[in-house]
Amino acid sequence: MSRMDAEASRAFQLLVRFFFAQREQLPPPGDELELSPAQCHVLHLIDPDRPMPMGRLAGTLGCDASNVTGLVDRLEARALVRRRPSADDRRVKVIQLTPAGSRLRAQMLRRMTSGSCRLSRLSARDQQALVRILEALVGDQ
Amino acid sequence: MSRMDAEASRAFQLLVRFFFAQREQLPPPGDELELSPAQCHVLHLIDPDRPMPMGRLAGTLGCDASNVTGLVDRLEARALVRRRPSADDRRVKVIQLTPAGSRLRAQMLRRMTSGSCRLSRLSARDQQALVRILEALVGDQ
DNA sequence: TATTGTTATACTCTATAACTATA
DNA sequence: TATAGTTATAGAGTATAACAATA
Repeated sequence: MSRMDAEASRAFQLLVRFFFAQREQLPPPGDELELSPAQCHVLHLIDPDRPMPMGRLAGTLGCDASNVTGLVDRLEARALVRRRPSADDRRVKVIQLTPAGSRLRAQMLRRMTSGSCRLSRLSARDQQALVRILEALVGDQ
Repeated sequence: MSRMDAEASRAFQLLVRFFFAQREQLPPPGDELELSPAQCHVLHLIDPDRPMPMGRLAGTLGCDASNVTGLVDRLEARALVRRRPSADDRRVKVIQLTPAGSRLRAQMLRRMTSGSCRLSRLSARDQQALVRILEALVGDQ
């Protein structure tokens, strides 16, 4: 393995480990928030001011469209999101946060980035470097 | 939201997005590798030279012990790992990669860090910075 | 008594294939 | 014909609770 591949491999391993480790900060079952990791991520990805078509949600999550149907079903059953018909294309359904969903999203973000969380313990400098590198990595959109 | 919280929040969002995006590089269903994401991560976490007790695996994955039983069952059914009794404590079972598991792990790592992958497109400098920051984040073990 | 791992159970996540409605 | 989303189905991931073996 070349020098660079070794770094990439190490970085990848750390990213995976971080992802699993941070799940401990998700609302635990029984909590008033009570969201599965996937549901958290959906809520996380939908900007309150920018409703998202289901297809794009599937693309961003990297999963099949049929999967999004179920995810949105469960969120809609809890009145956290709404399906709205698109004005342009009547096949498309746009997912929009409800006020309750918007509040829950804000609450979740606060918890995940509160002072006690791992990310907040990084120096401001490192946080900025991390954001810059990750933006290059995912192709900021 | 304070300045620092905003960075942390952005970093978190990017980490989640990266994690989902990189799943595209996992072996797709039907591939000769044919591993689920969770199975990939287990294989990834077990160093061929350092067998791991099931309990520690559960801790590292951040999931319940009962879940690890099923994961290891499926990997063992494919002869990728072996359960071995611990010498010290007869309650403990230690998970060890088989030669086939070890080969598959190496193949998977090669693929995930091959020249075409996102991580390898970062500059060497950024890769090193990323590793350093992530190590601080997860508490290098 | 406490701990490690398993089993039983229930729910969520996920993909594939077939379908409907729209383009 | 092609595309967006749904449904049916099957398998994998996940947690809880109860359990067996061991400490």
